[in-house]
Amino acid sequence: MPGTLHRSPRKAKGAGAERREEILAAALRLFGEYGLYGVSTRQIAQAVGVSQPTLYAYFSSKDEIAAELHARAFRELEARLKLGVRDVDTLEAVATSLRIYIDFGLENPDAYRVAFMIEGPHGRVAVAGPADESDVSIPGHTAFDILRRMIADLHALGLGGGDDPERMAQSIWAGMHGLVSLLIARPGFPWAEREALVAGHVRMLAAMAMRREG
Amino acid sequence: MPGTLHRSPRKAKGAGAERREEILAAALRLFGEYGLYGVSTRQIAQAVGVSQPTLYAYFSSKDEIAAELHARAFRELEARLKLGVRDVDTLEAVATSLRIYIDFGLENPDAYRVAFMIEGPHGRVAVAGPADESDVSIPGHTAFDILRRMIADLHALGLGGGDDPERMAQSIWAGMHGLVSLLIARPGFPWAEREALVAGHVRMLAAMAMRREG
DNA sequence: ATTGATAAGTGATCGATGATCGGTAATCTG
DNA sequence: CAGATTACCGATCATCGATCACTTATCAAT
Repeated sequence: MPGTLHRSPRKAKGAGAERREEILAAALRLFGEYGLYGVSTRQIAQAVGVSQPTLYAYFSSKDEIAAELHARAFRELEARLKLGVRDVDTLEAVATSLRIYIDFGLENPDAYRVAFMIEGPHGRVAVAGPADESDVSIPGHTAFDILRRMIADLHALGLGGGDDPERMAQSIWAGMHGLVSLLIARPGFPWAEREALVAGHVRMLAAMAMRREG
Repeated sequence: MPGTLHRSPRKAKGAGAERREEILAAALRLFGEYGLYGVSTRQIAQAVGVSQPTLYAYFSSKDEIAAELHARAFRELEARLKLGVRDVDTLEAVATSLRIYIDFGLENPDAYRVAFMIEGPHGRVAVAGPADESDVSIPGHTAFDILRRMIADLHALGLGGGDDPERMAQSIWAGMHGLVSLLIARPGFPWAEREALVAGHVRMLAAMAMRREG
């Protein structure tokens, strides 16, 4: 019934939001592999199977594609953290919570790279807060806030060596980001065995968060 | 009359290597402010006061300009580390050594960004080793090797909790890079007071490197 | 069925970009 | 003064992100 077109514009299927997803999937894969500036809009279009101007029917710019991937990566990370961060009673429990962040980055290097490591159009990367200013972004639901709250809980238990919890949360975030971003960005470096490296790193960070009196 | 010179091609001065330095200086400033992909070769040329093709008399590509800045940043960092890393007897001494790396990054964000944070032409950043494969790069003279050696010294003194020194050096490098890169990349984030944040972070890393038995 | 509206997509094209080419003025060397 | 070299530029290329006018398919209402 939907006649055979020169090029079928769409299979007369459901909402056109499907193309949007195809574009995002192709862009995520390509950006992760070749970088934001190593991929052209024509390449994305070709991977999807449409012409290049078609992308602009779904996104207003190439940067907007990257921004959407950024926002989704953030939401996915927050969802994982919300589900995974539970007890904070033992060092192993804290370490496990921290590993959720690191494992997310290592298991989704494309998403992590897009979200945290690609320099934006102004040479600056977006703020680590809510994905978009228009986003609901109830304060306290961002990825960093989850970490912040965990540290605050430890602080309330008398742990953390009396350090400012906010400062400690930032320090731990930096520690995690450093390892993830370097492992992703420098695959050619002679890294130590990854599991031991990550485990030791996380244990260091957790130990700082839980140390008794400084 | 095509070919008429409005700008003297050179004041018959010394070696032409001067232009090269002017280009590098302008590129460093612009890359640091607007990012590698936020600056065009025409902008660099205009900042220097020459035409755009002139850049290609001194560099074979835009990436080569960035690569030279990368190499120089590495050499500068290595020089600082070689001069600064001395004693490793007290925790404060180790922390001071680690601060050399962090302070270098924070005091030279343009250079640090170019050297460690800008995604290269292939979406991958260069390896943290010697600047170029053609470079002399006597093994043991890179920035990371200096850190590695310091950790090994501590290990020889029975410190480090029995961890693999190589792994610990990588973990500490990651910890430092994470803080520096986040502070540089996200100036809009509500960071804690910088001095306290850096001092606490460094103390954490130094404490791990010097802990007695784990 | 014909109409009109809308959704979906395309080829042609724009200004800007990184890079190359052939040519020119100035300087140095003999 | 002749030739080679140095330093540089205008013009131009293919490609990039983005915009435009235009076409085709689908569907609701006549």
